[in-house]
Amino acid sequence: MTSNDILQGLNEAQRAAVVGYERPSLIIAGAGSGKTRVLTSRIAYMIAQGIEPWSILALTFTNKAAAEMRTRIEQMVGPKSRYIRMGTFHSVFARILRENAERIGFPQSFTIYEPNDVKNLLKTIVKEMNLPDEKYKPNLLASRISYAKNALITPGAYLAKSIYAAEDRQAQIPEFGNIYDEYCRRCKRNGAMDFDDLLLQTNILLKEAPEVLARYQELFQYILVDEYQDTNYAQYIIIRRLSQQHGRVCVVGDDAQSIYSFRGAKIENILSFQNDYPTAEVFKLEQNYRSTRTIVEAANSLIEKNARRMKKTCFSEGDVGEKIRILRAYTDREEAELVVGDLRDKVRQANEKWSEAVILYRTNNQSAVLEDNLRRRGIPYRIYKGSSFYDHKEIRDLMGYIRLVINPRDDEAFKRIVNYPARGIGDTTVDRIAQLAATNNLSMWEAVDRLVAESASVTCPMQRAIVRKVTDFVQMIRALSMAGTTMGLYEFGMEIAVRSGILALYRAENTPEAQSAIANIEELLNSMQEFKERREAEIRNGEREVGEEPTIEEWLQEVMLMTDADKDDPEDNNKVTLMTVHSAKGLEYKFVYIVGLEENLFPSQRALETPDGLEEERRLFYVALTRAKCSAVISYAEMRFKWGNMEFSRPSSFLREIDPRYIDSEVDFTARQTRPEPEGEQPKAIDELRRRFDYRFQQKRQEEGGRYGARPSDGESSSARRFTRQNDPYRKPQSTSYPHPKTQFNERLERAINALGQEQRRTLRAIPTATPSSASATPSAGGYTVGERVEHALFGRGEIIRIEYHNGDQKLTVEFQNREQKTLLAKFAKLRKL
DNA sequence: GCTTTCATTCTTTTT
DNA sequence: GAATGAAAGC
Repeated sequence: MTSNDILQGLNEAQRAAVVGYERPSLIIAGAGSGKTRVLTSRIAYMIAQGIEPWSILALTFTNKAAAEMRTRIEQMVGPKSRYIRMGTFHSVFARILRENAERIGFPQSFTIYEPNDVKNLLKTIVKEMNLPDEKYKPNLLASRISYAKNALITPGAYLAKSIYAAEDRQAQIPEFGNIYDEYCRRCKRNGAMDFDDLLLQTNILLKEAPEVLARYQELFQYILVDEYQDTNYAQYIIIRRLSQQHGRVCVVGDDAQSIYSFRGAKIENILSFQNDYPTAEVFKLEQNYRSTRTIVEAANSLIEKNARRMKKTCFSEGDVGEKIRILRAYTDREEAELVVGDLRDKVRQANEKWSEAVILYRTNNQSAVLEDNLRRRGIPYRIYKGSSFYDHKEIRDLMGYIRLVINPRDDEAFKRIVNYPARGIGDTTVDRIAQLAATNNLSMWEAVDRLVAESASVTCPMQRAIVRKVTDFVQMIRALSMAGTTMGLYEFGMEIAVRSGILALYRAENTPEAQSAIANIEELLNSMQEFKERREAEIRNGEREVGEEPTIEEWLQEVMLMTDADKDDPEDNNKVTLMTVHSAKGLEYKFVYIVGLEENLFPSQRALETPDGLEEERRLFYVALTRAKCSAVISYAEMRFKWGNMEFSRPSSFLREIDPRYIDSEVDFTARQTRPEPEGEQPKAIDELRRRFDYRFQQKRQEEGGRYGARPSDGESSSARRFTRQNDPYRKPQSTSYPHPKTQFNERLERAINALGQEQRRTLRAIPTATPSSASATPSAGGYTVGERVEHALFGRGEIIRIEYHNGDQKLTVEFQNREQKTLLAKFAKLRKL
């Protein structure tokens, strides 16, 4: 495309914003105003004008947004676009940090601590400092540390300022400063960075290594930042530093959509951009191309209630469209019923795909009832959740091994896996190792290493047997680390899964959970394969140097910084989307449902405590509304489950803030609902409401022709539900469970097992393969009789003492030689008849 | 040293 | 209601 082609079809304001790339620019982009289009066009235009793609740094809010932008730019200017440095702040600077880690005292192989690691480390520190853990809560400490880091306050600076100490005394955590200090020391000792470090350490690097700063200042001649209203101080300073010389910064954002103050985002950044860059040109994109007039005007009427905003008038020239509807429900369950019912009718009537509909909520836990309802009706859905990757235990365990192999100083990984699968290294031993490490200021790995070396001497503080076990562990990790240098990525992953014993553990267990765990592990390995293939393709296309072969370090980094939203699965389309309002930022749907519009939920209770908080909630609601292209439906419930018991709620004040002109509602949500009676009366009121609700619910179900089945309560389904929910973020329908036949999971697994020592092999081999692709290879499932003698790979010989039938399979109770009784499914047990 | 049972906390929102 | 953590039993 030529420069002119790129400008085609843009409105005047958009065009001006695209062309003015030589000067600092502030693009105020209202919701649906074609912001992404302007950004991509601007970059494409620059390239078309002869600017080198590698001199462009484009920072986005999610990896997905970056990937989409890259695709669109590529469509305009071709493969050159691949050289643009583009991604989230975190992923772009993680790469830069890795290249320069040694300059600031981190190993090049530093690992990234996920929030869980952070909490565990904090717990350890609190314990070691002998502080009361009921005051020093890991979550509180973590968020305070995060806050400090995002404000670029180092432990030294923190301890030096008496205001902070005073604040901490007030909060009854006077030792916080020291905890923060120790936390940072530990991270450094462990060669680990948390998410916030990726920004803080980048700043430290740019400050302490002038030659590095100069290099990137030189390299990144043009800097573009998306969602600028949600950048925090640390990000702001990074941009300032990098652009110091040339000042060619383009920021895009909408102050009305600033919703991340909880993680340090400063709306001031966008409000005062013109002060920071006095020569900046300001572009306002005010025409909304996404939504109906009703939606845009309703959203305007809401956001007007905010005091702090930039002046702009958003308008739509589209259809008037339908009014916003408000649904009232008695309980959260009924809310789900009403919303999903409405959604279904809507989608069917419009003859649209399920993927055109989204259900938005304030908090993640609201998804459960909705899921339940969708599942019962058989409507396909997909849930976006923050960080599904670490949610699975088996993934975290496997990652623990990978992390330790990459960076043996990673104590959090060490602690997680040193005795998993169980190998007789108990808490006492681990504590002792930790102590040894602490007194010598070493990581646990280094401590163990030294211990093993000295184990022959008399001074060794541990028993022989334990030293033996620890030595075995050390050797296993060493062997794995060696394997990493010779094997392909997938084989290496497989090697870890096999050698660690994790795979064997799950294969020995004949439960659906175990099978799903194996499927997840397979999925993880697949992602390695994908990563590798993608990399190799890039090298083939000349986008990367030949030396840049894919490594496990890079894969790990990518995976750690990836969120659920980034995983765009094209085969996973045509599903209703469920997500929080926060994760809906930047997305659009034809039919939007916003649930839980209740006081203390949306706006949230915490937010009501500060005036700024309320304004931010209002912006959040604004974001939710403006996701809608055609229609928006809002709902609330009068009662809701909270902490396991029913609580009353009132309709959100936000409902009253939308100009009633745009609302179509039979219910009167403006009237203040009568508050529940004094304490003692509450149960009665709940009973009454429940009765009404249950009646309505039953009736509905009958109208639908009893399609949900005869079971009225969900008591029985709870176990099933737990299973499904546990696996949901990952699980795919059975048919698409193996999207990568080319990875040949089972064949490669066999190969890995074959390479093992004989002893291990015997155990592993005999354990059934739980994946369907090899199910055919399973010998005689069923056909057992009571009294028959059988042999099991793990439990040895035994006798069948009872047989039950379970979904057509035989469920065998076997008494083994050691008198132990086990219940096994014939299909999976892979017993040998004697 | 490992496994099971009970108590406690938890809810914003995410890179 | 669910997940995590401590205590108690094996």
